[in-house]
Amino acid sequence: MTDSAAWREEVKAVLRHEGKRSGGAREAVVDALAGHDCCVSAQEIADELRGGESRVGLASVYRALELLHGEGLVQRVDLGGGGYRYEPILPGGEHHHHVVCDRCGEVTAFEDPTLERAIERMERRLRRVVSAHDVVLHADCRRCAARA
Amino acid sequence: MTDSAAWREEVKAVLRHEGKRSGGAREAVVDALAGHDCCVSAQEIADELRGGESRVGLASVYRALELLHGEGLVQRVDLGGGGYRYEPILPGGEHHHHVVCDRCGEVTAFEDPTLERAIERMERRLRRVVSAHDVVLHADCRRCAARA
DNA sequence: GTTCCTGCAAAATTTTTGCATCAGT
DNA sequence: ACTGATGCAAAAATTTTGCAGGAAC
Repeated sequence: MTDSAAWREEVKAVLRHEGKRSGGAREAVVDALAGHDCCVSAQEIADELRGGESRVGLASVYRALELLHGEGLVQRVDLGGGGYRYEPILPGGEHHHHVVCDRCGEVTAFEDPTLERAIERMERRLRRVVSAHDVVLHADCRRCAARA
Repeated sequence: MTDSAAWREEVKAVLRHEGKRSGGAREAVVDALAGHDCCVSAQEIADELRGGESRVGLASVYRALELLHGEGLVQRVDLGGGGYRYEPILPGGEHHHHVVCDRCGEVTAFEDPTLERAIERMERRLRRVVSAHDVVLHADCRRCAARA
């Protein structure tokens, strides 16, 4: 089973355990999230769902994302640009960070175990329960760098 | 001379070099930024300035911040909550990162040279020019953790 | 049948832009 | 005087909330 399929199962299990009903919009949002490698915005999810046959309201997308975030199932990522992006917190525990191009908004992901360890050490030193962390690098993407 | 005083001087020099005029609002914003240890929001700056005798418009605060950010003199920080915060990029080069309480929005700062080195190593590995980086930890502050 | 979910529309929040006026050079 | 800077107000963009109708259990 792929990580995203496992994640989808976990989401369903958690929501059922919480007594949440499984309406169409919420499942559609979960499926859309599971189908992406990296973070997506609420608007992108809504557009994707509206592209299909469903009639999902933007508000329902936000409500689903907020619920999933509250349950610790999705991470809300701030990349600048005045909006949020969301991505699944996969059960394997691996996660990545982001490089954003400030010119065109392109987002790419990277992983770095050394950086991860440094952050974990820092979190222990804080003596506070850290629920999540973000690292965002700002750099021109290759296309914008070439054009400049 | 303190770091923030040096920063204020650098800002004035850069703006003069760019042929920017020195109007009241811009200087007021620079002074307000220099008077803070950590990041502040545009609204906070405007409130602070309006508390005094001046009549500074919120739009002017945003325009000043945008200009300073474009010149690489202030860092725009995303801490979630649907807004930006801004802080001076001090000439000493030292900078800190942030811990945000997702319940009450409290922001505290921390420094970690080890983490800094890990990020620099990562940036070199990317082979792209990284103009800035942010690390944001999400953790309940002590008050909210005690209340929960 | 009851309760939660959903979609639409309106509101709230944050940031940007237009424009007439004022100030710095 | 000329040009850029400023304040106010309106607009734009994003997220949240209210509410009536519908679906899940």
